[in-house]
Amino acid sequence: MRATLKDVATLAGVSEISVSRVMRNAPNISENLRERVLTAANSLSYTPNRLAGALKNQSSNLVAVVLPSMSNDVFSTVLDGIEAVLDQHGLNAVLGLSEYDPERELRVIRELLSWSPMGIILTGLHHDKTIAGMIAQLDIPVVQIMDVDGIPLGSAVGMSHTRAAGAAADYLHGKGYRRFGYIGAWSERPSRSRARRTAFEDRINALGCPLVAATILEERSSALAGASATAEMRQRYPEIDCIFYANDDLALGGLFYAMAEGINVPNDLALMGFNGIGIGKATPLPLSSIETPRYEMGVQAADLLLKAQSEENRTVDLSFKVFEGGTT
Amino acid sequence: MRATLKDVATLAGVSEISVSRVMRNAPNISENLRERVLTAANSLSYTPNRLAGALKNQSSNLVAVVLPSMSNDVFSTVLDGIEAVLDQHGLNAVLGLSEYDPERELRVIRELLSWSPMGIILTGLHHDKTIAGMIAQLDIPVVQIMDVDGIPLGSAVGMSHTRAAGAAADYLHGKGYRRFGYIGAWSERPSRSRARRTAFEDRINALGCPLVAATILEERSSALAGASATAEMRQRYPEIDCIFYANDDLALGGLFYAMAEGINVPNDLALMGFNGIGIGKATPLPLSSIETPRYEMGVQAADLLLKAQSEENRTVDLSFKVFEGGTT
DNA sequence: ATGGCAATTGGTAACGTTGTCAAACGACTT
DNA sequence: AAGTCGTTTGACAACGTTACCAATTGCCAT
Repeated sequence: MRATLKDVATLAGVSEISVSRVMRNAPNISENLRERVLTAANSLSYTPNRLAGALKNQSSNLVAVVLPSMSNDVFSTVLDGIEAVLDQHGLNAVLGLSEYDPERELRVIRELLSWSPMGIILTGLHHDKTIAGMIAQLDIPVVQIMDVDGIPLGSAVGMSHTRAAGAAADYLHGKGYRRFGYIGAWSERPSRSRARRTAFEDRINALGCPLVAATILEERSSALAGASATAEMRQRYPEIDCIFYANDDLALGGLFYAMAEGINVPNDLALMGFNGIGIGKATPLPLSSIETPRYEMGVQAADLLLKAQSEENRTVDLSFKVFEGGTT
Repeated sequence: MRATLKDVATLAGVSEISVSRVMRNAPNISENLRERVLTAANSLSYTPNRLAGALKNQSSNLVAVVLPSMSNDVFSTVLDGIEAVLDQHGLNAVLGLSEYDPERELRVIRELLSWSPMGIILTGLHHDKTIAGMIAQLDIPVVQIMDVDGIPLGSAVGMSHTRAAGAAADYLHGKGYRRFGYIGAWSERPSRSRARRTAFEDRINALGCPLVAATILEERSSALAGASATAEMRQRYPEIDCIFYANDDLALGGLFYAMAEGINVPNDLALMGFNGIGIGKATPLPLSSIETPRYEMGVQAADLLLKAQSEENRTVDLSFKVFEGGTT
């Protein structure tokens, strides 16, 4: 059914290997041959079978991409960046989602590696010990994204969540807030959000303002969850003058709650999110947040993967930025 | 470097084919053999090479997924649904993004098909004519998502954007609005948004209320873009009493603008979005919108792909729902 | 003319897996 | 004891491609 090299070769009256060479734009091909092969290939609408090519070559142009979830805007944006670069180089991403489950992550990585990808992109720096070995067997580059606070398997692109949380603490303290609350969700899956919380706590402790209260919801982050958690926290701890959220979704929920209740933001209650998503810039009071380079992270990850074949491993620490909106 | 069937076979003192059978849980394997093979495989940390397997089998467990973009929350949610099902069946998604460019879509599809996927998921019903032929050559199932207003190549899962827009028009007219504006963006890439606009126009025309003004921005949808477009429209056409937006991002921008300006929503200006995203439910005035089954669409698409091998093609028309918030 | 060199083409053998067939082995029936 | 059957194992040949060598050609300098 599907045309193969052989079909094209017989139709064009040349050898299979010549067809192969034409299809791959190999050097030293006469114009005559190239033309005959190309017309034959077109008339059969031949598509090379990359399974065979990759098997023979011992390496594919697939890139394994393992992310925790797609329902988080952060990772879809990262993926967008990854794809932008891969596409330019004719590479294809095979996607795997861990859903924050280490076991599933291990299984998914094993599956993806069985396709002999030319490289692999992982999320975070903490993985099952066996993973390093599996990747080493294939001898392909690894890039770990999101985090740089730790020891990567190969290259890494991300940002220091510890420093970002510290910067938030410094900024908020500098603005005069003293009685802090913290709201997280999804039981702090992404370990990075836990890292941020502890770094935030450490910093405000150091500044002499211990955290008044922290709420870690079990449900996933959402604006609604953020609103109700904020309501509850405010009721139980009315003295809190500033809440730091694990992400902008939660923070926006807090902001909307405050608006609905007529709470004076930021005077009675200041709010700070994390990520700097677009919607936060459009609210009547723009949401203060830490802007993170999510798209850029994807771009750099893919770039690093391509370069890793020649150069040595690198860690790229992308910078974050404190965005001062109207909520602080 | 990487262990193969042969390595495992020699270590275990059996034939390659026996190892293959054990790895695939074939029937009629003695407990003795199975055990010897498994320990050998483990000690070499053997991973089957699916390239070889798929080549031999003429079919892989890859599924090609072609979406327009990842920076749109709609598609990442769909992808989440797709992945949920694929994962359960041990299938892997190879992802391709068209970025709304038909040429790029064609190229991406060609690339993905060269991996002999066991099926392919496409976005929308309108594709280059050559695509049908390419897919037919592989004789694999196709599922087209998002839309059902047209003739699918194989199966389809989606919703009628025409009817959804009509329902929005009916609902808004029923609420007493008469002077409508429309705001879209990204030059109406997703042709579905154009379909919605024309269907909306047709319906309100039929109801005797021609559209007062329509703005189609060139830039991508964002809350900020929605805010400024709303500001402009309101200045030039103060008589408009209701704006229908191409999506919730734009609509939220409109809502935030109205809140900032102290415009009385919905009395002075009513707003209606499209998609029913989470944040719209948490705003002080919840955003009226059309809820679309995005995750479910992904789930059903993957399901259909799996079933398509046995059953005939089907078109699944998922229903939308008018969500009445406080903005209408 | 002859040798040498570059450009162009082809033959063969893999890559690692699995389907097809056949063989070996018991266990049982007659 | 011979035949039958079912289970378990193995040999071999593919799948479609490409790396590695050869072979052919034309062209130039000697």
